[in-house]
Amino acid sequence: MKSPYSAKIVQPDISLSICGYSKVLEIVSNKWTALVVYAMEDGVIRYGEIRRRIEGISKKMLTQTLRQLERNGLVKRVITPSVPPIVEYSLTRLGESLLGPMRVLNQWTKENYSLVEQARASYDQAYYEE
Amino acid sequence: MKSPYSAKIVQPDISLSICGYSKVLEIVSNKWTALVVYAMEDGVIRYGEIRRRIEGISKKMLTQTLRQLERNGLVKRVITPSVPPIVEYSLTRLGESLLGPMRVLNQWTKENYSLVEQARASYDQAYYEE
DNA sequence: CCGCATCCACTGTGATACTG
DNA sequence: CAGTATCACAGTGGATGCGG
Repeated sequence: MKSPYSAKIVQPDISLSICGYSKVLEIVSNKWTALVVYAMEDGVIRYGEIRRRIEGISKKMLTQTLRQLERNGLVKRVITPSVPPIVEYSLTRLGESLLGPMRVLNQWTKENYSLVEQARASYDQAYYEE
Repeated sequence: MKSPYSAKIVQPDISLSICGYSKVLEIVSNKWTALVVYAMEDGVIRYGEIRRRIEGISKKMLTQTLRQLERNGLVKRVITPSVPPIVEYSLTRLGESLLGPMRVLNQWTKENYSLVEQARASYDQAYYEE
């Protein structure tokens, strides 16, 4: 016989590998990924230019981030083997399709982030001062 | 005199602390956060029940995740000091306001994740086999 | 110009055991 | 029931220097 609590459980489980929330986040939630996507919103852009536009990103992390995005099919890389070489990046169609959802998140931030900061301040005050 | 490239730069820089994309992700991009929010979508829920619903989460991580959400003002915690104690969690209004954007992401996943998986497969094949 | 390799510090995560 | 404490470990991020 089951306990009264188990009867309340509608869905038996939520799994990391199944939840859609988690799957997108797995793709865009690295430290620099969102910024790199943001830098490519306007169209084709060169490696060095991305680097200049994003404050504080190292070559290593930029390369790593771009490779991941490329692997996930969100970014296209075109190499012109001149000397010195030219490497241009742009969003694929799939990458562009992510811009809509990203902008929705961005909008949420604009409207609500100050509330988050307030909440943090009052939480911290309650626990570390008083 | 400026180089021809620098003239292309519309926005001088993109910063982690300013970009809205990054700020939301900072809030929801931990491993379990999205799943916990998802578990609370239906309303008030007890600690133990969340734990039963999410596959593989440890007590430590659940507590840590809930505390962060609470600190950010997305989750409310109500303790009934009986023996044994009852602790109920629910989304705040602010937390609920995040559900819309999250569902948009979820929808994107449903429609596009298979493309991501395809891209990964062909990328990996190109680099590790051939 | 673009990127890789190496080394190191740090943090997020997990396993386990204990408590009011 | 709902946590806290401790330890161990893997992955991520950063600094630097080399290479095509």
